[in-house]
Amino acid sequence: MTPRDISIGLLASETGCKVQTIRYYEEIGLLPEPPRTAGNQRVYDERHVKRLSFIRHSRELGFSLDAIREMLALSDNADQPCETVDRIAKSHLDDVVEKIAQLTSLKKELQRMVKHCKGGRISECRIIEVLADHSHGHCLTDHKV
Amino acid sequence: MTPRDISIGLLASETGCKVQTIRYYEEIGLLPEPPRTAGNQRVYDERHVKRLSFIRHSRELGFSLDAIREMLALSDNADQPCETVDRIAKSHLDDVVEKIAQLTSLKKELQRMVKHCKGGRISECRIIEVLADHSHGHCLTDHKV
DNA sequence: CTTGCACCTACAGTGGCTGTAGATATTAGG
DNA sequence: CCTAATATCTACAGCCACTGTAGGTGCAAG
Repeated sequence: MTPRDISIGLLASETGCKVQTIRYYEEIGLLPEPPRTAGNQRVYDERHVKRLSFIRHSRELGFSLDAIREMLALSDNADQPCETVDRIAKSHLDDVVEKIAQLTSLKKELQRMVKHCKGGRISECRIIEVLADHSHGHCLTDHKV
Repeated sequence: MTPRDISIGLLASETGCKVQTIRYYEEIGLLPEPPRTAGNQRVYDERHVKRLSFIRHSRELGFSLDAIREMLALSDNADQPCETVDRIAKSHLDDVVEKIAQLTSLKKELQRMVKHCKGGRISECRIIEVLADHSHGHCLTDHKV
């Protein structure tokens, strides 16, 4: 029939995706339900490999499943303008940039904390102190969560 | 009795923590069960405010509830050396640093993607292309997830 | 005394999987 | 052809750190 029929395990190892995750993607409608063998086992083909690779790579780049769902829908309409895809990617990029800023300010605060710890007793530990009493001064970085 | 008895709502507004979250922390044993009024409502005092502030600030710094649980246990033993606290904080700092590195490499890849999108049709969209076909070349950044 | 808000318990849902149990299918070796 | 090992099947529970909901009770002000 199709040039190459593969089992779910093979699809998993080709895409670096766990078998359960593939079934999960099918359940939430990200992957189409594949045909089955007489014994009820899923049979995939090249198109599934492509679609799942798209999903996996998008996930590695941190896109949400909802964003991926939207991009997949768009990628099926080759004639449509790619504004929406561009918007999704840019918005995600903004999120990433903001997250980096947050983490960087976090890093500074943690570094200050750790630096001040002289390795003595809990009672004189700067880390505990800072955690217990954020309100008192030395708050350089106002990071929002 | 105690200098200042406060309700759960007041504790919430003083610490910037939602009421449900306070009850959740109690449920998982992070906050001690407070005494109740005759009508079964929780009554807190200054010690609860302090403990919850410690938790909230630690959470803002991204510590896990397990790490916080451990640090709280340690902070009750003023005589113990603060090695463990130091280790937890340093390990968390390491995580944050690694996360920043990951996100930075992600940012670069997203920026490259977005830059190449000329705003045409889906069929010629670089973003879709890159997502669909990660394997082909131009992979500067090998970020591990 | 009533109105309205704060509080109570118990439980379901979020995202994105991951792991488990117990049953069936397939495949490789003898 | 038979068996044993592996792969797959379904259905469901669990992870983290909450958040939200439904349906009921407590309490203070007017």
